[in-house]
Amino acid sequence: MKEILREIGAIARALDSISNIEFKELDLTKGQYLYVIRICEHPGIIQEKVAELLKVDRTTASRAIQKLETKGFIEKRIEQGNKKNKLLFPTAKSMDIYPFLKREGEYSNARALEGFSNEEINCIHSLLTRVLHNIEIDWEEVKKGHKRQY
Amino acid sequence: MKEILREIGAIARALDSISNIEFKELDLTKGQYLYVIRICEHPGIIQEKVAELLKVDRTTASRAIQKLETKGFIEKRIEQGNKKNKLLFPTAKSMDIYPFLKREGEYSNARALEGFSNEEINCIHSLLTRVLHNIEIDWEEVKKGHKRQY
DNA sequence: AGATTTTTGTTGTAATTGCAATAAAAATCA
DNA sequence: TGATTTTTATTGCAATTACAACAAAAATCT
Repeated sequence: MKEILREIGAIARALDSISNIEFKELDLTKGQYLYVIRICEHPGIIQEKVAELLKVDRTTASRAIQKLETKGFIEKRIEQGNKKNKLLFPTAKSMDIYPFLKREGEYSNARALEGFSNEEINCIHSLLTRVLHNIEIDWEEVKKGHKRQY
Repeated sequence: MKEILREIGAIARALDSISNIEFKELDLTKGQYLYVIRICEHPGIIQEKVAELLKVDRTTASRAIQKLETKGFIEKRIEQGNKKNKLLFPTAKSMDIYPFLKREGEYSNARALEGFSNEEINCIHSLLTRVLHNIEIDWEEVKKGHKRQY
């Protein structure tokens, strides 16, 4: 069967590396842009869900969001009638840089898809969505300690 | 334009996370499996090329390979007539685990592509190869300090 | 209601990751 | 050939990343 994992890994690392370099001028360190974007787009989301969206460890998200709060990018609020969940909201500081983050992402996306027809773009999008769905299952299982047989 | 970066990022993190968990029993820590696989498949490759293949920073590759040498997975040799390049070779220890690493990768690949027709597999493979090629250019430019306009 | 399980969150520890800065060998140029 | 540039590799920081282990609130079960 044809291999797609290596390509995906290399593409992801390259794009992440580019973004990290480009967002350093915003005082965002490695990986932090991911959280800012998600929280801007899902105000009131909880940490657990952010980790799930991004496919990062819960403790990684915890520490990243802690830093973002300290730096004034994010605000944690406690919901009425629920003392466990901490709702995450972007501050003005985040909302100010959000358009820039968005534009960079769109530019990278356009660069990645350069030379693609509309049909091809729709195709790769839908295939990747299916891959993500397929792999989500194993990720959650393995994280929980389940052993895969191969 | 449809977005594919987030899917790629999430898929890559999920798969990497799975592999890291599954390879801990081989005494491989985070990310090390990538280097072992590449060096097994390209005996005599130099560090710089490994970093380029994987799209990681040169210094990251340097330290990862150092650790792998200390742990006995990799051997560095100096080429006759060239005192700069350090050629990388897998040791027996690496070659022994290589089939397992390969099998895990193939299994993840099969899981990721579950429900895909042969035609779809060929399609996503070829599209991803083109994306990687597109993005390679920007990665190298940005790493060198070039600023992208967007 | 009370016991159990699940969800959400944090810290301890140990490791990778990567930008700067540095060095030395090799390749290119004039 | 000698000077300059490029390639390859390393170390000093400073930061993220994530497995364990823990805690507490919420949800579920009986």
